[in-house]
Amino acid sequence: MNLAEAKAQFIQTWGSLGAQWGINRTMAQIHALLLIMPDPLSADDIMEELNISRGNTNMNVRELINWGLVERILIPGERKEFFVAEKDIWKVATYIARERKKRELDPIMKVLNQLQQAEGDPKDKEMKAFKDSINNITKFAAQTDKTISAFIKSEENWFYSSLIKLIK
Amino acid sequence: MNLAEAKAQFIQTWGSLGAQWGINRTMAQIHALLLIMPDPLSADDIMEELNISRGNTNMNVRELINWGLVERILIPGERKEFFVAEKDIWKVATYIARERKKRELDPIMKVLNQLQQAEGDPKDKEMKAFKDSINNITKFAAQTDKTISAFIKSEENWFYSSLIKLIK
DNA sequence: TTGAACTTTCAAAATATAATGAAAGAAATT
DNA sequence: AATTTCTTTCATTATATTTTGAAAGTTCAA
Repeated sequence: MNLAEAKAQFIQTWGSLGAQWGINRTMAQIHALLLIMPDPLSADDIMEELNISRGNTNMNVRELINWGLVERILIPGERKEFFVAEKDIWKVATYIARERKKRELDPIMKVLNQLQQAEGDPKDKEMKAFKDSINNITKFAAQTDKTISAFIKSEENWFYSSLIKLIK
Repeated sequence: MNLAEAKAQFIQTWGSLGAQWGINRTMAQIHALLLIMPDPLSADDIMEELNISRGNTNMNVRELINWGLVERILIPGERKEFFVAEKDIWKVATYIARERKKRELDPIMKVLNQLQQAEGDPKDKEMKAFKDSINNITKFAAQTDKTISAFIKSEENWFYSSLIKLIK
């Protein structure tokens, strides 16, 4: 396998992976491409490499920037904008975790809290089962929330602890 | 909020959550419904509660069974089949983790291993960057794999460690 | 202020995914 | 073995998502 083949393979695999993750295929492919390229790419570079339209490129690059996975770069003397991806895969993971927590876990926790207040006959079998389920899920969600938050913060904690070690 | 409203709210929230998770909306809704119902439901019950077709019901219940989240129950004297969901939310989480690891992490690890073998001029900048990325991602994936495997096994470990405590 | 170079938007088209329901298939009952 | 009850399949239809590309918008240099 040569470099071009390997690149294509990586981009396509990362793309279908992303699709399963609620991130759309093109967004994941652009991300994959930027991940493996040492230098910044322009919108035209991305369009050409992935054979996608300008609009599609623009939309998905913007979304990657929203997620914090990609940065807009201005190269002195160039009119065009260029883009680079965060290369530290650990950071990448924490950014994705942050975004997904916000979109997925936070909303369901909000609903679960409301559902705790559901009113009804406490002797009713269905009511009891419902309250039980909601309580268990709420506890589990709270636990998950803690774990993910710790992970998200691990990056900055790592930074601070390194700093502290240096000072000591 | 009364029970019926709370139920509907829970089912719809769990459903849109599932959609973001690569699990389809109906599958997640059926799961939600079975999670909060104390007794087994038949296909007809599910169809009526969620207003979906027989075919759709059949397909998604089967998929839930594949994931290990739902069990087919035979009630003596009844011709129909009934379904119940695993209620222990911790178990539910490990089953989902197991299935998603199989579908998502395992395939990308396989590809990453192949990509390690990509051939090319080791002095080439792009080649170096590519190998670097792939190596880092591979390491991260291996770490993630370990963590998830530990989580998946935690359920049985919990069982064994309880057992051992009893014997001691 | 004009126009060239580039970016962004968005309605329409293309594609992908999910749902329906009638028909075929099984299994139990008479 | 014929009938009834229930389950499964799958071609068709419906829905949702993604992509395109032309037009509008922006920025900058002359």
